[in-house]
Amino acid sequence: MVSIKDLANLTGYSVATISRVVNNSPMVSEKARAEIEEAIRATGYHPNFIGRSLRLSFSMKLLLLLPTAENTFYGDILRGIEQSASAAGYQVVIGVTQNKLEIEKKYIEMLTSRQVDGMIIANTNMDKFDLSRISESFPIVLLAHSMDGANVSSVTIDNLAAAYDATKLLIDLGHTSIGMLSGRYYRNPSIEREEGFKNALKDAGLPLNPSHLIRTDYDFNSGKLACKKLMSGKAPPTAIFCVADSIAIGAERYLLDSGLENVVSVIGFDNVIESEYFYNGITTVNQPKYDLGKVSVDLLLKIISDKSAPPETVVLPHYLVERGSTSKAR
Amino acid sequence: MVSIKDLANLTGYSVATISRVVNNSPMVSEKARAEIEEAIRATGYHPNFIGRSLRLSFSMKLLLLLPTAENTFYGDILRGIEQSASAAGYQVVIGVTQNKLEIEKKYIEMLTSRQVDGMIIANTNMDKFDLSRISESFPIVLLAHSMDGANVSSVTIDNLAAAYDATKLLIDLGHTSIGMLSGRYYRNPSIEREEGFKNALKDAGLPLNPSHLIRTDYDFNSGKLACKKLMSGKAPPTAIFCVADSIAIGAERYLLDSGLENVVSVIGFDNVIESEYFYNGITTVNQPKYDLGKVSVDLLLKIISDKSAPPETVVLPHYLVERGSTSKAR
DNA sequence: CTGTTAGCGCTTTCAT
DNA sequence: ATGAAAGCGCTAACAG
Repeated sequence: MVSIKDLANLTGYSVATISRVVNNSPMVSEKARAEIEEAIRATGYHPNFIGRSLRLSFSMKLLLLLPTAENTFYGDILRGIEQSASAAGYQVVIGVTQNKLEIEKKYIEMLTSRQVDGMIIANTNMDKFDLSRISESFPIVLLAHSMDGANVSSVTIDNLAAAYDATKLLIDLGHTSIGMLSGRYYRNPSIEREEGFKNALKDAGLPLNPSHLIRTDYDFNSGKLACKKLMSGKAPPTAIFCVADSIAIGAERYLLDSGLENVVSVIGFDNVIESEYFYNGITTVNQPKYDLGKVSVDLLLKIISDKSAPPETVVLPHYLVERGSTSKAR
Repeated sequence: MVSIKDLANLTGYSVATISRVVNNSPMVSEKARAEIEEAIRATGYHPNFIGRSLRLSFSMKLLLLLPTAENTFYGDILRGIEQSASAAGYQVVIGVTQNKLEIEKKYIEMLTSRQVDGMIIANTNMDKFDLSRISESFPIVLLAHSMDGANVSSVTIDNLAAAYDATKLLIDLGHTSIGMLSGRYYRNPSIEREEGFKNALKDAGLPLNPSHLIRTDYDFNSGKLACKKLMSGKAPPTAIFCVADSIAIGAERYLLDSGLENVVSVIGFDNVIESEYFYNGITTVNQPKYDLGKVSVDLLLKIISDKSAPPETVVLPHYLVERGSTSKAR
C-alpha cells in the first residue's frame, strides 16, 4: 500500500506538499500539483483515512443504529438522515442490532472509540442509566422514541396524543368495544401509546375489557396471532388499535381470512408503505419519517459542535390517514 | 478525552502496561491490573480505535453496500452476514447508496482509505472496469448478483436456471401466453432472468409477444402500473413472470383490483416475507438469503487473508415456492 | 513483569 | 511555495 511518504520519495517533494495537493490547498505551484497528481494516478494512491482521523480527531461519520434491516419504516427516515448529513459533509453508516444488547454495545463502541463522531439511535435495549452516561460524553440522539428519566436528546412525535387521536377516530366511528394490540417490550412508544389509548376510552366513558389489550411483537405474524387471540375471546371488540402497521396488517390478514374484515375496524401506526397497498389500505397515523431523520441529524450536529449543550427534545407533528380498514360500527 | 498516556501518568505505570491490561495480555501482575482497571473505570477511559487501527493496519470491520434500506430481501441476508462476521470477530456496518453512484463512491472510499477491511456489494452502479480495478487492490465480493466480464468474486444463485424454472412452472400449468415484468436497469440479474424466461418459452415452442415483455422498477407501484399496461394490450397474457416479488405483489394488486386474480397467474422472485402473506400468497422462486449472506462473508474473509487469491464465483441452489397466485390455465 | 521507544499515515505550525 | 518536525493514540519489539 502506497503511503504519502512513498509519494514524497517518488516525486522528490515533501509529505507536506503531497498532503497539500491531496487536500486541495491553494498554496502549491502548478508544477508541483501536476507532478504529484500524476504520481497519485500512477501509483493508485488512496489517502489513509485512519491516519487522517487520528491526526484530526474526527471522522465526519455518523452512525445510525437500527433494530432490524427489514422494516420499511426506516426507508424515508434514512433519506432524511442522508440528506442532512451529506449537506453537512458527513457520511452515515448503519449498524443493525437485531435487537440484541450485545450487538448494540459493539456499535456503541464505534462511538466511544472515536470511529464515528455521533450516533442516532432508532431503538435501544439499554436502560436510562446507560443512555444518560453515554450521552454525557458522546453525541447521541434518540430517533422516533424517547426515554423517561434519561438525560438524552430525542426527536419524536407525541405518541400519547397520536394514540389518543387514533382511538378517538374509532370512537367517532361509533365503536364502543375497542381492543389494542400493543408492543411486547415495555418500551416508551408502547407505553405512551397504551396511555393515549386508555385516555381516549376514559374520556369517552368507554370501559376497557382487560382481555382486549394484548402485547405482542412488532411483526406481521405476531399481529396475526394476537388478533386471532383477541377475536377468539367471548366478547371480541369491533375495532382494534395497533401499535404498529406491521401488527395491523397481520391483524387485517386474520380478519380477512375469517371474513370479518367488514365488521371489525383496524387502525395501525407509522404509515409504512405496505399499509397503503394492503387489501383496501390500512388506516393509520402518519409519522413524519423524512423529517424525523432530517431533524435528528440537525440536532446531532448541533450537539457535536457544542458538546456542552443540554439535551433537547423536539416533537414533530403527526396526522391520521384514513383508508379502507376502518368503517362505521354497525 | 483521556488517552492511554493520561492513564500512564495517573497510575505511574507505562503506556505499555496499560495497553496490556486493555488487551487482556496475561503478562501483567494482579496488582497492576487491578490498579489500572480501577483507573480506567474512574476516568471513563475508552481505547481509541483509530489509533489502534492505524498501528495495526486493520479495522476488523466489513462494509455492506445496499441500494436501499426498505427491501425486506436484505433482512435474512444480513442475519447470515452478521452470523459469519461476528464468529470471525468482524463487525459489519452498512452503507445505503439510494442507487446513486456518487453516494456509492463515498462508501467505496471507506474501503480504499482503509476504514474497513472488506466490502460486500449487494448492488452496484459501477461498471465492470471500475469493479475489476477495485477488486484488484481491495477485498470485495458481489452478493446475489454477478457482473459479466468483471474480474471479481461473487456469490449468487443461477438466475438463468431459476427464471427458466419459474417460467416452466407457468408452462406446466398449461399457460401458453406468458408475459414478463423485468427490471428497468440493464443489470445482470434482469438480463439473466430474461434469458431464462425466453429459453423456457423457446424450449416449449411458445412465442413471445414483444409487448408482453415490460421493463420496470423494482417496487410495488411500478409493478402495479406495468401490470396494468400489460393487461391493457390487445392480447394480454394469462400468466406473468416477475423479476422480483415487489413487482409481483404490485401486479397481483392490479389483478385483484380488476377482478382478474383467478384468471391470470403471477410468479415472483426472491421469496421475500410479504409474498407469503399478500392475499393468497405469491408463488415465487426462493433465493437462499441467509446462506447468500453467510457465504459472502466466508469468501470475503478468505480474500482478506489471501489477497492474491483469484476471484471466485459460488453458486447457491434455488427452489420454487408455490402459493395462491398461480393456477392452471383455463 | 514492566518500561522505552519506534512508527503506523497524516496534518499543520513554523521556518525558510 | 516548500520542507522539517511534532504529535494524534496505540502496539509491539526489545531490553531489562
